[in-house]
Amino acid sequence: MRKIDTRRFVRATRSTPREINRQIILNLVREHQPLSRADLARRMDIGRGMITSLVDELLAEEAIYEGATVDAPRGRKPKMLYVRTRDRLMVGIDVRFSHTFIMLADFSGNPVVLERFDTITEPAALISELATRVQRLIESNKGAGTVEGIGLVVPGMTDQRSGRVLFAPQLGWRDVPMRDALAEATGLPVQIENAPIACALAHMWLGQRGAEMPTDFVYVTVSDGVGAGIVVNGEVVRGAAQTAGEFGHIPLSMDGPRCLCGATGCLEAYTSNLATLSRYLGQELSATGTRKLLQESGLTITDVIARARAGEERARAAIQETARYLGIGLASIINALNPAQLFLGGELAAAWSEIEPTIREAIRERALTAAGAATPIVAEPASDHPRLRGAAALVAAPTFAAPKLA
Amino acid sequence: MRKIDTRRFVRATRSTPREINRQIILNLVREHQPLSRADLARRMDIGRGMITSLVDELLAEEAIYEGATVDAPRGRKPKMLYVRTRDRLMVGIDVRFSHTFIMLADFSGNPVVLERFDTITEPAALISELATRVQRLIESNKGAGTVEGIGLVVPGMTDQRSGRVLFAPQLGWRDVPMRDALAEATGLPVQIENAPIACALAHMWLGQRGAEMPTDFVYVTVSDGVGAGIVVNGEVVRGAAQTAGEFGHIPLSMDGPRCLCGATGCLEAYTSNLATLSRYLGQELSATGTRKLLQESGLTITDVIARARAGEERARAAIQETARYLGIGLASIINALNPAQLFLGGELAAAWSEIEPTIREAIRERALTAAGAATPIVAEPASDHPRLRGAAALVAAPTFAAPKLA
DNA sequence: CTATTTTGTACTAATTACGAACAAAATAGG
DNA sequence: CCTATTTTGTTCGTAATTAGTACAAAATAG
Repeated sequence: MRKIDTRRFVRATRSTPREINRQIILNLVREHQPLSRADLARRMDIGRGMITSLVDELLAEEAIYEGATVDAPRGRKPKMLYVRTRDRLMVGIDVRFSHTFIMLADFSGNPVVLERFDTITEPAALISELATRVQRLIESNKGAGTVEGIGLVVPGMTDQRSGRVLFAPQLGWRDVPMRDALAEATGLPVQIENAPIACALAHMWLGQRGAEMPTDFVYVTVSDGVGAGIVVNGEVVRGAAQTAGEFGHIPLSMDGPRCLCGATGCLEAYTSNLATLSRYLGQELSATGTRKLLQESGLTITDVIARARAGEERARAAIQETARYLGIGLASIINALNPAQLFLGGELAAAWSEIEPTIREAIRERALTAAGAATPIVAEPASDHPRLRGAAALVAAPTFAAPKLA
Repeated sequence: MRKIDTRRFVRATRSTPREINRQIILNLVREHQPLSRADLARRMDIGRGMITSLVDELLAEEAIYEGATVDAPRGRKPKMLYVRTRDRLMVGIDVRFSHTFIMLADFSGNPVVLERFDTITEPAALISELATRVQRLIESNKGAGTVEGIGLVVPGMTDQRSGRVLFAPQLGWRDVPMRDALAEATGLPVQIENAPIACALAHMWLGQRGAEMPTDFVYVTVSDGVGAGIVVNGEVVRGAAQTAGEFGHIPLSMDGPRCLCGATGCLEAYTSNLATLSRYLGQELSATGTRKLLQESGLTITDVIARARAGEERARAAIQETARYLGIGLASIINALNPAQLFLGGELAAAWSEIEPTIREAIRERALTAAGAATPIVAEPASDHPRLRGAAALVAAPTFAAPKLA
């Protein structure tokens, strides 16, 4: 039961039903392909005549295509329909603290080329480097399809409407108009998004290994920071000032370790990679000190996971402690939002088999209901490049989204 | 950008545009009345002809009515339109631990009659008592209008779809099919909802003293428990198992006081009325002990607020400490969801002028962004009967909600 | 009294969903 | 091999609905 916003509603026109049904067909084909026209008519409880007309429209726009006829037990054999994704391309860009990844991929998120270079923190120089690389990618893959847009994922708060990076502490950016700058430099439409939301969008629109695409879930990323992409009713929660999802700063203890945000006892101060590493090193977490030490020692969370696997007790303990705190944090999300599913991303996800029992136990301790405690959690290793898939989703999603109405 | 759920979508028919536009008109009149047909045409950017046709339909159904013509600077004077709410009635029921309130009100939430009786915790007996009272209310107010439904608010988790109370610790209920039982006993359609969500719905649909009706906010209730009604994109967040909104059980300290839920250090264990009272009494919070002591002493949170106002230092300190913890909890909500607005309900709201500075300071300490720290908070005193207004909203809302689509 | 402005209605045209009929393409059974 | 049956996909007439235009109604200004 949704309320109509009487200030920014969208009224229906003569072509509204057509737009809606067209989009439903497109999504049905996308998620259940291959599908025949008759299948669509049955699923939508509509006449086959209507389907023919709408499918013709989608075929003319080359949003879908007709495959071969297929065997059927009796009667005329159906011609199957598929969405066209193979030769619709996009460029995904994932700017991170040390490296920037740039990927050419199709609309299903299947990578064609994946490159990587050292991040340039000066925005103008980064834009220019990106523009050169985007151009090169397009030139050298002309045969593969048309590039329809760029998805840019940054580690920080972004404003969808203005296309600005509001605040990205790792890069030292504040209020940088990245979207328009990159769009101008490349001549392509650019979508910008922060990392956790991008990861959530990837699952929402591109699915995972043939899994069903969920409409109510939270994607939690544990990396240098701890954040979340929240999806409710098939829609991302961005918040009034575009800063929703900062679950990393709910407190676990009011007088716990000092967090980089200035407060104390934040979930992030217990579970970020930095926190786990300083715990492993027996150091106190601090804004400058820890990072410096880490850069000098060259130690990463991945190393600690490896050492824990190799049987080093100190590493194992550091990670298990992180897991326990993370479980308490996840329980809070479960109690607050009762999502149908949780995703866990970030480097720590690689240690899922080791941390799952601890996380589940912590959740059981604090979850209010048995159903909540049983919330499925899927870990996604960083090697799957969820951010880049999210970038692909950014470009592909508008094609498939429900029309804005009422 | 919403994703279409390919399993339970609603496809558009020939009459879909009409339904949408009809509903937009109804809501425009509701929130901006009085409005003329020409006003509607301008606001909707549509021909006046269309408006005439749709308004005629709404007039025929008696959803709206035509008022007197009104002065205009030039030209023909418009006939103003209003929604019909005065003679559309509903019964709101608020079941609480000690008392149950039952109200006859119109579709704007204006009360006609308000009664109160001692809560009967045995479900069947309560249903029978309620049925008698509902019948009596209807009989003795026949002239005032038609009763179109009942809104039932209970202190606990409810399942919207099955109409069952999943768990109401204060009443000792578990899986009680209240909706259907009350519907059968009264012959009226019944809507059931938990308290915080009902309060949120009240603000969403019935507004507050002429204020704008918000579409993105969180209503936090501090009472025997601490809960929240979350509204995102004009829609209530219920969660996968209907248990979203339990913000009372995010931890403030992992090793804080034991909460009635079994965990330790929950926000609720610091800020519920029970927690404030035990702090005032210098007692430790416990499931049975505290409640017993309170019933013997007869002391309520309202008394403590009064004593604090009268200058009693111990009472003042107890409440300020609650305020501080509550502020930390609210900061978590702000960081996690970035709502456009917060509402604070429950008995504690009566002390708003005293607790606001402390709450705001705690929020400033923990909010990640300046915009978040400045989130407007509106306190709603319990004397406004927000639960009963919410019950009214439960019955009235379906009339005004956006049609389900795509 | 007339021109102008504004509101509300009536009528026609264009678009679109709906439903039924039909053509196409296959299998099953005598 | 022919015919009945089943299933798919298209075509076309009908009904519903928006969109646009003309017009009547009701007021003011000069």
